[in-house]
Amino acid sequence: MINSPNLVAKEVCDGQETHPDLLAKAIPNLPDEREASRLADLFKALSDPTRVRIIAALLNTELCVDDLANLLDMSQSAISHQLRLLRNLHLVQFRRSGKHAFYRLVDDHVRDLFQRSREHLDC
Amino acid sequence: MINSPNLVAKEVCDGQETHPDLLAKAIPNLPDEREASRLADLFKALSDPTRVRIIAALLNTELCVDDLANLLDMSQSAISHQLRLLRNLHLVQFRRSGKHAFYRLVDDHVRDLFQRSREHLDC
DNA sequence: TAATCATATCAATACCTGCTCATATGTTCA
DNA sequence: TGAACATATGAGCAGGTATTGATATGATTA
Repeated sequence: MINSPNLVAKEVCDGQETHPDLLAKAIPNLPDEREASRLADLFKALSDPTRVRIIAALLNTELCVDDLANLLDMSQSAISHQLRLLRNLHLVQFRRSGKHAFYRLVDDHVRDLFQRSREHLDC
Repeated sequence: MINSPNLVAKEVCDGQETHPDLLAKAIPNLPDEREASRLADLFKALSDPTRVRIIAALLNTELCVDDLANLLDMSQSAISHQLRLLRNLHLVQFRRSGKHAFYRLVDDHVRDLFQRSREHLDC
């Protein structure tokens, strides 16, 4: 509605728009649709306790699917599904070694974001 | 399963447990159930494009519900529902002033986390 | 090659989420 | 007080998500 005829009319005709000074401060920070979705997707990756635990487990080491399933006391299927999701969002990657698939975090950004958020919880 | 009889038996009897060395690195980082949930909830708050845009809009200013609804081109009801959610998760708070309710971020942690994540997107 | 192990995927289900519409609450002002 | 405005809330629906159980794929080893 920011560019709707209705709002423009208000601005031009009678100054009734609620708080133009505040809106002016807000507008420069607004992400476009694409950025908002990408940010939401990033956070969505970490918005489930199981995935949080997976990321935590991978902070300092790689692990195979079965290790994760045992460690987190979840079914192999459940872990595999969540790993695929994390893979699709480019938070984890894996290497094959014989029968095993060893998963690890893709880079330090994920680690940073996760650790920092963890610290914020204490406040 | 980490403490299940089955796993203990493996450790004691035949060393078949998949990767004890890797698991040893993972275990110290594991959050308990409560921390995992709290972290997931924090990320869940930011896991929706509408809420991302709300947080972005509030980075440098407070805004009332109607400002937000106009700015983001969403219904008053939709914004109000999302604000309640963000309120419940303690990411935003508000002050009443006459008929208006001015919402703002609760503290700099939210701002920090958001901005930092935004930067990470570029990589 | 056959049996086995590790992982991935499919289908089904139960639960959760985000929005709308209608309505309620609460504030201001005539 | 009553009308108008700003916000909050509840019910309901459509779409999304997390898990399970069964099965498929793919690598290893006997």
